[in-house]
Amino acid sequence: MFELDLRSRLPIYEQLIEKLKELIITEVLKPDEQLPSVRVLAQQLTINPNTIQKAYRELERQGFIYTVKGKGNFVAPIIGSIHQEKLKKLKDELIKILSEAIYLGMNKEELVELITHVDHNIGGGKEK
Amino acid sequence: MFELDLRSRLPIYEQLIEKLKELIITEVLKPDEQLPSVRVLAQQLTINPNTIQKAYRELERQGFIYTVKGKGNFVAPIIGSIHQEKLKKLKDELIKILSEAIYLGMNKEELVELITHVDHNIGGGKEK
Amino acid sequence: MFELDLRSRLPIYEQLIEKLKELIITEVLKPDEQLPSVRVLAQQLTINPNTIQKAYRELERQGFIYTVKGKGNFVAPIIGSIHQEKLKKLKDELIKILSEAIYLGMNKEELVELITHVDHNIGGGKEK
Amino acid sequence: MFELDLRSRLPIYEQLIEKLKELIITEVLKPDEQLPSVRVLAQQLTINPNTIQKAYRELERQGFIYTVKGKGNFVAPIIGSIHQEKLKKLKDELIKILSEAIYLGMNKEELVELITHVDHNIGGGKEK
DNA sequence: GTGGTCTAGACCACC
DNA sequence: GTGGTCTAGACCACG
Repeated sequence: MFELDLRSRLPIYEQLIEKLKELIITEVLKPDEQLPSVRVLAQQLTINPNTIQKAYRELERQGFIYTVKGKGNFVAPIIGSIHQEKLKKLKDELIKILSEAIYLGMNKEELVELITHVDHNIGGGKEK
Repeated sequence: MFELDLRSRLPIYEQLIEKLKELIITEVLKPDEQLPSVRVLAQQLTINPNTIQKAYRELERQGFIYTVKGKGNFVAPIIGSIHQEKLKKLKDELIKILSEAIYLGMNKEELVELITHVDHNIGGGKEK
Repeated sequence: MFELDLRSRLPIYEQLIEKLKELIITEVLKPDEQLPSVRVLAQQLTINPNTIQKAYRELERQGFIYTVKGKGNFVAPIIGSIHQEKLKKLKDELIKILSEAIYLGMNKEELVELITHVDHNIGGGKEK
Repeated sequence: MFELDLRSRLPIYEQLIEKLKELIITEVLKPDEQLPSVRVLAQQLTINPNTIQKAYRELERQGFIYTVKGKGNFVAPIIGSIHQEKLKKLKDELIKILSEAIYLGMNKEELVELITHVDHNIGGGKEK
């Protein structure tokens, strides 16, 4: 389903949250679809079930999923603001890196070209 | 000079790195200008000198400042030849983030506008 | 495990780095093997945990070990693709030292013999 | 005459010692030749005269130069053992780097080829 | 004065 | 248990 980086400085449960958020936002996981059970996912990823739990609880708290006792966890209907929040973060990160690149001598034209290139490649293959 | 958020989950030394990078990139701190000494800055920010040290060392490793023992820390001038390798890494990172941004719905026009904005703030100089 | 010279002008943490590198290179410590924890090693060597930390972080930066938070530090397996850049730097360094050695009178035969010797000690395995 | 790296982690006076040793060993500075005066050299290198003094004293202590009061500092007649000592250090350094290179996958043949290449280039242009 | 290293001891998040 | 961060205070070498 996806990969985790055990060596990363980000805690595993946060990586999980990010990955799941992405799958939900991009609607790979559709609204009201059931998520894999804690145990199953833990086994697949060979990590501790507690870690999955923690991620699921946090996702529930943030409104991305909802839990039905005795049934499992399900994707919550999407809320537009989610996009917004995620995009805001990406923008901030972009600004930082762009600043550094320009400082080191890259010019606007090169950057625009880079964007065009990336845009074209993504447009070609919609499926991630 | 600037403020730190001691409560933040980002370590203090990383906040320092970010802030100082920004001052260097926007050329508020000019090449070869001396940075405040470890002790002085520590006193100003009321944090431990070791924490400043950690930030300064990392900035040196990243090529933003250089250290002269017994003298102090100084803003590194940008030398094209040295930074080509770094630019390559930045480009890779940019591509990754750009891809994600486009995938989540940002369009080329918005990105170009963002670049223009950042470019103006750095190229223009003081405006921040 | 090994000894440190607290009086040496080389900082303790650098001695540590050298020793650990050697153990890794000679494969006394095998890939993915766990290193002693920061605290345990500190106690064994009767030095401060922070000093061990410093050494471990540098070894991680150099790609010799990797860290899993909450788990420990482990010997990094060698992955060709990642290390090509590092090999290039090593080569440059080698050329510099070789030039100096030849300039000061060492001849090609002596150098080849040296290589053979080193190659045998590492390739052969345990012999040190 | 030569350059110093103020940013280096090696103290300036040690860099001076190394450079002068090299000039003496390679007989660019001939036995009994007069060295530049402390003041002149300090001015040329734009560093503190005390630093030059320190280097000259250490070189005298090590037997590389001798001082005649009121006259100046002079190159001491060479002693063979100097070469030996220097070569020993180089060899140690070589062993370390070779070990690392081999660990990262370079094989003996590549290294021998590298030596041949360096050897050939040096042989062609004797003057450094 | 400057940075570099080190200790002792503390608190945190993660697993 | 693990590593990561931080403080307070010390000593050193360097210029």
